[in-house]
Amino acid sequence: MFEKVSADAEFIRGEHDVLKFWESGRIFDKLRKQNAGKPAWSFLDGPITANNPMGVHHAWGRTYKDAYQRYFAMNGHELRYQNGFDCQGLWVEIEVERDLGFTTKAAIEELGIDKFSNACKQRVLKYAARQTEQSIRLGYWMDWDDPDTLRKLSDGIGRDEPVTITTPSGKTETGPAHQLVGRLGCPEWGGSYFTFSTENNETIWTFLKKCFERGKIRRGHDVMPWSGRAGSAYSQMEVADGRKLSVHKSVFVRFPLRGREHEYLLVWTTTPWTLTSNVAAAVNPDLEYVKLKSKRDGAVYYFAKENLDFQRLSREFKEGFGRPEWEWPKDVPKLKSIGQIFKEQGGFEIVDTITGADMVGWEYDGPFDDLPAQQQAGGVPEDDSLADKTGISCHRVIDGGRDSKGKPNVVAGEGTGIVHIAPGCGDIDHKLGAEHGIVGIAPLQEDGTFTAEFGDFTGRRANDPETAELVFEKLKEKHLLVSVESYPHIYPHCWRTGDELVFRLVDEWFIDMDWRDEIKAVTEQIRWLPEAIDGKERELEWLTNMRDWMISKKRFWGLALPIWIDDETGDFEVIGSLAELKERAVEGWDEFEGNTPHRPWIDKVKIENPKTGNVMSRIPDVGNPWLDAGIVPFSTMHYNSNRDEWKKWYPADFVTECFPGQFRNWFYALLAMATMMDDSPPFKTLLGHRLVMNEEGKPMHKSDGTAIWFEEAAEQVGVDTMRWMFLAQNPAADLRFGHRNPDKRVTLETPDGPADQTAEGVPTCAVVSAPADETRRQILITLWNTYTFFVNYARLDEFDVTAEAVPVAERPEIDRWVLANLHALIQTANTEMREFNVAGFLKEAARFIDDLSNWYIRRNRRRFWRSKDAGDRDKLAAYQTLYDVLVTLTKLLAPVIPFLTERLYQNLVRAVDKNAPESVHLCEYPQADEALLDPELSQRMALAQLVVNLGHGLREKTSLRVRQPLAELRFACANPAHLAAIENLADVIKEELNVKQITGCEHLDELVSYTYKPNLKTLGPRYGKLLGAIRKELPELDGDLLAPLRSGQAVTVTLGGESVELGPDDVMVGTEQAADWAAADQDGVQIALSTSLTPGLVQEGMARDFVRHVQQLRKDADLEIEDRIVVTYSSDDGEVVGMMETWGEYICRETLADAVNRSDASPAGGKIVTVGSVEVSLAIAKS
RNA sequence: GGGCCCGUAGCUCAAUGGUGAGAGCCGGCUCCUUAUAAGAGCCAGACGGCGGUUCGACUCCGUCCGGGCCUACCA
Repeated sequence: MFEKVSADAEFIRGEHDVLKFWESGRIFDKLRKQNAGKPAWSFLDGPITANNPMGVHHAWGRTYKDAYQRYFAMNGHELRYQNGFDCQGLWVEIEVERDLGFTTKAAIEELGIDKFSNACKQRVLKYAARQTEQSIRLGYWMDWDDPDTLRKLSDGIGRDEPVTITTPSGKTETGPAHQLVGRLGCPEWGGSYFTFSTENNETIWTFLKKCFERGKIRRGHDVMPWSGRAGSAYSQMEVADGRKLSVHKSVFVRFPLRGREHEYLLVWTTTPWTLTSNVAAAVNPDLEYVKLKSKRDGAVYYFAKENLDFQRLSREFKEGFGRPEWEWPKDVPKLKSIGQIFKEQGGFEIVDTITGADMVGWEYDGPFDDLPAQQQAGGVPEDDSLADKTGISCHRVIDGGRDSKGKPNVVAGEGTGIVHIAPGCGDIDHKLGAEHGIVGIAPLQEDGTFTAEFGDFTGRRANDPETAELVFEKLKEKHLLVSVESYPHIYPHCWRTGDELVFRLVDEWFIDMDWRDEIKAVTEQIRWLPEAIDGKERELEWLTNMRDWMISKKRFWGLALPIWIDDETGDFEVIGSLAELKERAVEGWDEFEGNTPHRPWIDKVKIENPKTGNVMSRIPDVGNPWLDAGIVPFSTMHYNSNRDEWKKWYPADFVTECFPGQFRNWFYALLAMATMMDDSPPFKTLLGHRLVMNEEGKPMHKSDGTAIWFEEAAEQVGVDTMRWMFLAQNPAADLRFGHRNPDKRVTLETPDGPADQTAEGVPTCAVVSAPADETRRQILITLWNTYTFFVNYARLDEFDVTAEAVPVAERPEIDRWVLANLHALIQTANTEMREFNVAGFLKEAARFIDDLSNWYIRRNRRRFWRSKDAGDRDKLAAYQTLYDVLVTLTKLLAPVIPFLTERLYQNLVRAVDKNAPESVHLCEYPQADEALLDPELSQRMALAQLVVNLGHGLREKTSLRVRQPLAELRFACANPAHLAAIENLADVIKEELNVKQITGCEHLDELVSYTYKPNLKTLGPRYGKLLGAIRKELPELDGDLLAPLRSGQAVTVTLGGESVELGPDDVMVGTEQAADWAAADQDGVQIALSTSLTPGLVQEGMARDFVRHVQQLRKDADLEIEDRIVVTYSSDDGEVVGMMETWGEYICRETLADAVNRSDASPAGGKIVTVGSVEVSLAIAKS
C-alpha cells in the first residue's frame, strides 16, 4: 500500500533523499544501460570555466541541458552525457598568479613554468570537482567523475608517487597524476572532458595543420591591444568583452613647422604617452584647414576648419555612450570647442583657409626629438632596411589615406583633422608607416613600460596617469602644450582583470579569415533558437565583420601552438599530431615523453627544417582558449581515434548556452573549426538564453555581495522550484531571479549538517525570490496537495491499483474530461519538447495542475469520501482516473522536476508494484492515446466552468452569498449544441452555484431584454462609410425587428437611409436583466439567476450558515473528523427558532452533533455569529 | 557612426486593422472550504506624443520623445 504522506512537502529535504536514492540505486547507470544501442541523440556541452564555484546564473543553462537530455532518454535514445570543463587560458593563469601573489611574468619564469603549469592543472581540477558536486545537487545527470578522484589527482600533480584512481567507467588506473590527468574524459574511462586533455590539444593541432595546408596560418607584425600586467596581446573577441568607459587626460599639442616661423600643426591625442614615439602627422587632402592666429603669442595654427566650432562629444554628453551604464561621468565637464579654447586664451583671428593637400609634405619638429629613440637610425627596434632614416628625419605631413571600405582615415570632427602618427603605437599608424616607408618607434616592453631609449620615460608604465603628467610637464617646458582636458571614451580593458590595455607592436600568429564565406554557408544550415533573437543574423554579422583570428598568446598555460620555426630563415611548419612530431623530432623527444603537451615540456622537442637542415624550435606562444572549446565536436567525439564513432555523434543534435558574447566566442569557434575540419555544421539546433538578473532586471555582482551562490539558492529556494522557474522562462528575456541580502546571514540545512559558509569560506546569506515563491505555491504545492489527497484517501479505502479497470467509456463524464485533458497535455509535452520549447509545455502543465486540483478534485471530493462499498464502481472509477492522471503527470514532468516526481513515483507506483521500473527516470515517456482525446468534451466542460463563473459573478453583484440557495438558474445558448452540453453537467453547476434547479431554454426573452450591436468586421467591408450610421442606429431599432436574428434568420432593415441586409453573424446580441432575475452573458452563453427568495430558501440559507459556523468551531477546537458534539445556541429570534424546527436534524447530521440545544442565556464561551441576518451566540462541546 | 528591437494596468507579460484591449503578481472587497501553506468572484488600473493612410488604427506608415540590444580601430 501507499505510504502515508504528510501535508508538508518538505521539498528540499526530499531532494536530498532522492539524491541518495539515485546514488545508492545507481539509477543513472541503469538508465544508460537501458538505452545503450538505441538511436543516438547527441548533445554537445559547452565547457564551463573550471575556475570558480557555480553561481545561480550557471544553473539556468544547465537545467535546460538536463531537462532535454532526460526527455530524450525517456524517449529511448542513447546519449553521451559528457560534461565539459574549460581548463586552459589566461583566466586560470590570472587566478593562480593571484594565489601565488605574483604580478609579473618574470615571477612565473622564476618559479618555473613546469611548476606554474602544474598549479594551473591543480586549480582546474579542484574547481571541476566543486562544480561537479554542485551540478549533481542540481539533479544534472551527466557521466560525472567522482569529485574526490579529481581532488586526489589535483593533490598528486607535481609529485612523483603514482596515484590509483577508479574511472567513471569502473576501470582502475595507476600512474603519475599528470599522466592520468591528460587522459581524463577519454572514451575508455568516461567522465567529463577537460580541454587540457592530450586528445583535445592534439585535435586542435589537426585543425591548425589543415589551416596551414590551406595557407591560412601567418605570422603578423602588428600593433595589437596589449596587457602589460598579463604580458600578452588580446584578440578581437577578448577586446570586445572588455570595453569600458574610461576618462583619460587628452591633450592639444602644437608641432612647430620647419621653415615657417612660429607656425604650428595643431594635434590632439587621448594617449599622451604615444607622443614620445611620434613620427609623422596625417591630414585628409580633401579637407579644408584654417590658419588661425592666436592673439596671446601670435602663434599660427593649422587644423580642420570644421573643428573650430565643432561641439565635441555633445551627443555623448547628453545621451551617454550607448549603454545604460555608460553615462557621461558626472565629474567631467562638457568639452570645449577649439574656438572656445583659443578664445579663452586671449582670442584669435582666422588668417587663411587651405586644403589638406596643400599641407602634405610639410616638415615639422617632433615634440620629443630629444629622446634617443627619435634619433636612432632605423627606428626602435632598428629596421635595417630603413637605416638611413630616424624618427626625426621622417617628421612630415602625410596623406592619411583611406581604409578598406574607402572611408578616409582622417576626418574632421573630434580632434583637429591632423592625426599624430606613431607607427609603433597604433594599428592604422603602423599600416600608414609601412605604406610611406617611415620608421617605426615602438616604445613599450612586455610589461607595458618604456624601453631604454626613452630618457626620463624609461621604465615608466605607459598607462600610468603620472606618465601623462610627465608628458604634459615636458611639453609645457618646450612651450608646445596648448590645452589639457578630461576626455571620456570607450577604451579596451582586460576583460578578466579590468586592467587598461595599451597598444604595442608585437609578433603574433593569425589564421587568415578570407574563407569566411564558407563559414557563413555552414551557419545558414543551423537552426537558431529562440527565433526572437535571430541568432543566425547575429552570427552572420560577426562573420562578416570579424578580422583575422589572432591565435597566439605570449603566456604559459594553454594549448601549445604546434608551430615550429627556423629562426635563421623564418620558415615555419605546423605539426598535426604528436605522432608526426615524434617522427620529425631530432632532439628532446625523450625529455618530453610522458608529459602532457604543454609548456615547458613540449618546448624541448626540436625538428629539422628540410630546406636548410637547421633546427626548428616551437614558438613559445600558447593558443587562444576558444580554440580549446571550438574543437570539442571533434576531440570529444573521437574524430582522430575512431571515425565511425565520431560519425555516430556528429553533428550534435542540440547545443544550448547563454548567448551574450558567444556569437563571437564559442559559437564562432565551433563554426570556424567545423568548417575547416569537415565543411559541415557542428550542431543542428542551438538554443540560446539570456542572463539571470535581480528582480529589477539589473545584473547581480560578485563584488557587492549580490551574486547568489548556487548552494544558497538550492538550499533555500529548492532545486525543483528553481528548475521549473528556469524552464518556464522565456529564453529570449532576462530572468529576474530575485536578490541576495549580503547583510542577512543564514545557516543552510545541508545533508552534511548545518552550513553557514560555502566551501570557499563565503558566508551564506538570505536569498529572496518572488517568482520562485510563486512557482512553489502555485505549482509544486498544488501538485503535492493533489497527491496527498489521493494517497491519504486511497489508504483509507484500501484502493487496489490492480483491480480491473472500469472501462473509460463507462466512467462519468468528468473522468473522461480529465483524461482527455491529460492526453492533450501529453501531446503538447511531446511536440514542445521536440521543438525545444519547454516553456510552452510548462504553461499548459501549470494550467492542467490547476484544473486537476481546483476543478476535478474539488468537484469529485464526495466520490472519494463515500463510505467503503465493494460494489461502488463510480468510486473505483474516480480512484482509477485520479491515479492514472497522477502517475502520468509524474512521468510527464520527470525531466523538469526530477526530485519531486521521483518521490511521487516511488510512492504511487513502486510502493504497490515491485515490477515497475525502479525510478520514474527509467520509465518511458508517456505518449498520447488519441482515443482518449476529446476536444469536444473539453470544450463542454469549459462551458460549465463558464456558467459557474458567470453565476458567481451574479451572486457577487446581487450580494447573494453562495450558502444562500436560489431557486433556479436558466440559460440559453447561441449554439444549440452547447445547450445539451451544459445540461449534461447540470449537477456540477447546481452544486457549485447552490441553486435548486437548472433549466436550459431556447431563449430568455421573458427574463431579459436584448441589445443588438453591429459586427463591424463583417459589415465594414460591405458597407464602408455607411458603417457610422449603422453603428449608431442599429442599437436603437425596435427589438422585434431584429428578433429573428436570434433564431438564425436574416433580416432587412433601413439604416442611414439605406436598406441593409443583416445575417445572424452581422449582429451581436447582448442581454440585460429583468426584475427578480440577474442576467449575464459571455461567449454566446446567457444565464439568468432567480434572485427572489422564498421563506423556505431563506431558512435553508440560515441552516447552512449555522452548519458553517459549527464547522468552524469544530476546526478551531481541533476536533477529530469523527468526534461527536453537542451544540448550544441562544436566540429569541423567531426565524432562527423556526429554522431549527425544520433543519435541526440536517444540522446534526452535517456537524456530527448529538443534539442542538437552545438556551436562554448566552452559552459559556459562546461565539457571536451571524445566521442569515440574525446574531446568534453559539458554542459546542464534545459529547 | 551603422543596424535592429521595444514603449500596453503600480509590476511582469499577451493579443488584435473592428465594437467591451487579455492574463499573472500586488492592493481593496466579498465568498467558498473537515485535501490544500489552496481556491472562486468582484473592484481599481494601460495602448508614450503628434501627424498620415482607412468607414474604422493600439495594430500599417512617418516623425518626435523614451527604453533596450547588437556593431564600430575615431586618433
